[in-house]
Amino acid sequence: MPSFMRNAGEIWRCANLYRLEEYEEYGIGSYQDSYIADICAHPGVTQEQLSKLMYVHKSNVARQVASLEEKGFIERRADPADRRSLLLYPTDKALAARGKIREVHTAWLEKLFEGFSAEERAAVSAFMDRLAENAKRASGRGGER
Amino acid sequence: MPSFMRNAGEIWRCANLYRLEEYEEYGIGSYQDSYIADICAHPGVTQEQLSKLMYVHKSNVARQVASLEEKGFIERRADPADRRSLLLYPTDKALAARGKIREVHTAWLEKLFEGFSAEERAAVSAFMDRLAENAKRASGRGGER
DNA sequence: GCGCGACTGTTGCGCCCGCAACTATATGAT
DNA sequence: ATCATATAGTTGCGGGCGCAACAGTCGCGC
Repeated sequence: MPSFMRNAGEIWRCANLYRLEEYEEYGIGSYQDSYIADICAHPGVTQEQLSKLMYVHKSNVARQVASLEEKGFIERRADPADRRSLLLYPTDKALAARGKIREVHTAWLEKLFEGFSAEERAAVSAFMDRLAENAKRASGRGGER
Repeated sequence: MPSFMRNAGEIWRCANLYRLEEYEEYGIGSYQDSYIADICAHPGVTQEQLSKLMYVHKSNVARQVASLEEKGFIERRADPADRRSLLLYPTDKALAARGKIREVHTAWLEKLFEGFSAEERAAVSAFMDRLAENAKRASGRGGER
C-alpha cells in the first residue's frame, strides 16, 4: 500500500478545510472544535488531562484553551486543591456551539463514508482503532504527548 | 464511528513525528520526503503539476521546493518552452536520500500495520482510496488545491 | 521546617499548511 | 499589433503543531 500515508494526509487536510468553512461564522478554528467537544464532555478537566486525552502536546492545549477563553467559549478556574492546575469549563456559548459541531462532524463523516455499507464503516472504524494504537506505540511516545 | 477523525489525526501526527526523527541527520523535514520522492519519480515536473499530484496548495510547493533547492536536494530550471514554468529535477543528493526515504516509509508502514494480515492490509488500502476520493469531493476542491 | 525533585502550565522558536494578492509570462480575440 | 484573460510562481498573513526552556506549585525525605 504505497499510498496509504498520502491518502491519510489528504483525508486529514480535507477534513480540516471542510470544518473550517462550516465554522466560519462561529469563530471556531478548524481544530478548536475538538477542544470544545472534549471540554463539554469532561467539564473540569485540567489542561494536562486534556493533553493526554487528545494526544496533543500540552503547549498546544495551553494556546488553544487561551484562545477559546478569550473568545468566550470556555472558562478556566484555578483548582483550589492544587494551585498548579487549571480546571476547564464550557460556557453557554460552547454548549450552544456544540450542536453545530456535532452536526458538522456527522455531516462530514456522512460525506466521507458515502458509498460505504454499515459493515464497511464498522470495519474501517475497527481498523482505525488498531492503527492508531500501533501509531502511538511506534512513534515512541506511549500515551504521552 | 465517533472517533474516526480523532484516530486519523493521531496516526497522521505520529507518522510525522516518526519520520522527523528518522530523517534528523539528513536535514529533511517531516513533510519534505514526499516532495523528494515525487520529484525523483517525475523528474521535470512543474510546481503546478506537483501541486495537483500531491494535492497541496501551490504556495507550499513553492516554499518546500525553494527549501529543498537551498539544501541541494533538487534543481529548478526554467522551461525554455514556457518561461513561466520551473522544471524540477532531483540532484544526486536527492537520489541518494531516496533509499533512506523508502526505508523509513516501509519501516513505518510495517510498524503501523503490525498485527494486520495481508488481506486486512489490502482491505485498509482499498478503503483509504475510497475515503480519500470522497474527502476530496466533499471538501469542495475537486482535484485542485 | 527545608530543600530537592516532580508536576502543571506558559512562551519563544521553527516547521507546515491554506488563502489572497501580486508579478511575470502566455494565449486568444479583435 | 493590442489588449483582456488565463496560467505559473512568489510572498505576507494567520493558524496549528512539537520541542525546549522556564516559572510556579506540590510533596516527600531528612
